[in-house]
Amino acid sequence: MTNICSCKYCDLRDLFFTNIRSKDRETICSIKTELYFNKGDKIFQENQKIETFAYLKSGLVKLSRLSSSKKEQLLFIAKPLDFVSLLSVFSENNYKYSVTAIEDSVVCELDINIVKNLINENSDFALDIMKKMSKISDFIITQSLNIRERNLNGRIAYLLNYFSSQIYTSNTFELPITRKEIGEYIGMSTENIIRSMSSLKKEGIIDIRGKIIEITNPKKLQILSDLG
Amino acid sequence: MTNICSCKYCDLRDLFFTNIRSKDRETICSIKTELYFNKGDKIFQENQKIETFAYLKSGLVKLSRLSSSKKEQLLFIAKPLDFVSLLSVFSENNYKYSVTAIEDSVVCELDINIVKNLINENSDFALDIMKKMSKISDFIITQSLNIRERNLNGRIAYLLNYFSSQIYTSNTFELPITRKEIGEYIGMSTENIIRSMSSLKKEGIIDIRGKIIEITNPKKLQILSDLG
DNA sequence: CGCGGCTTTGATGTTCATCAAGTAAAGTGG
DNA sequence: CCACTTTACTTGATGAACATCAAAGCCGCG
Repeated sequence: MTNICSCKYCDLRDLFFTNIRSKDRETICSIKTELYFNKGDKIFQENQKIETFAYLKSGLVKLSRLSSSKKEQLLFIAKPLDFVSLLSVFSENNYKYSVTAIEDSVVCELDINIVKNLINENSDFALDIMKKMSKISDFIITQSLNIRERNLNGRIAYLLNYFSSQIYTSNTFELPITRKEIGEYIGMSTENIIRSMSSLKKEGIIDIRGKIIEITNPKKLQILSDLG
Repeated sequence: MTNICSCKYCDLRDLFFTNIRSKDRETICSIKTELYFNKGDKIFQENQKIETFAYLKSGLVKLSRLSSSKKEQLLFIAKPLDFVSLLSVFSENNYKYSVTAIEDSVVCELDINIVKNLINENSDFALDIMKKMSKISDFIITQSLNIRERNLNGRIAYLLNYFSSQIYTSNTFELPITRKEIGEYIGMSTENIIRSMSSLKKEGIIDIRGKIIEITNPKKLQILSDLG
């Protein structure tokens, strides 16, 4: 976790802050903190006090929480442009979920009060933030329902499809999480994750080389995802 | 579904619109539509175009969607002060979920563009709305994780406990939904909902008289909810 | 090179869905 | 208001889906 600054050439400047005035943008650039996290680093800890407004600049992170029976539950994998410190930022004082880097990641942080001030002064920005928050929450809820309606094989097919089409936009990718974490994501045991993936391999739908997954028959995978 | 107007004495005026200027409040009162729905009436339909900003004044509603395999999935039961047209309102053009009255309900509706204008003009109001939206989304996500970590009996205990403590604040209440809908809520079959409730009855933890549920041993119910 | 976490496979048992069949309750039309 | 129809509820029996336990190979890392 290092701290450098390259705001001037940041690709996200306009994407994230479309409706912000140029003087505000300069302020943000000068006060923001850019943090580097290695794969596996914890970015925010459940219950920790919220003091910044953070967004993911590059990399990949997971949102998770500890269930009451002390089991990890994974609820979302966020890619750049998805908020990191989303959801509770404006309604809670403490994080309800942990955020962990599952790939080397860069996070930009701003003092939460500065963002609140910007919202106060700039209603276009406020509406922008609301839209982004809505979209993410909606996605989490919808995906959770999508997973819930499927059985083991359907869930695996859905998830591999999601990684391939939404996260990596490629038929070949390296799984960013372990089999155990996949289980925590879709609510199934580690062993059955492996069994289901092995059967996909046997049927010639995917190829597995350790963490590298290649979807050799995307159509069949889609069908399995649809009917599972 | 009838349309009357009693804004002047509405209990929610200040709760909902704390940070709104009194001239705006008058505008809202004059343009809002108050709608009465009977138990079972559909308030909004999945995929229908969003044209209003709506909130629940009294009664109880359920949010649900049709899964890709055409099965109903219930995701939230909203009580007064919870948004009805929440979530997608600012990010989507169409409803992603259906809203149905599960008790006789009164809903107030405002043209969505008027609310957007208010957000534009009044940043305190904007922040209020953001907080409310955050809270609801957060609740839905958290509850879904709470349910997911439990087995059949734990889910039933959790849900009865939720009805009793959060919705009705009473140990005796009338179930607002059918056994089938409970199944759609917690992701279990109707038959097993009944079996689990019957076993709670046999153990003397609850009493069942049709739709009337009385929790006779709240502590035991809590324990079952915690360890399920 | 050895330890711990990740992965894999097989065997066994539990949990839950499904099917079937019947009762109760609630809505509907004459 | 009653016969009729539909929907909701209930119980039991059976089988499928999934968790758990056990054991072994693999891989990365200190």
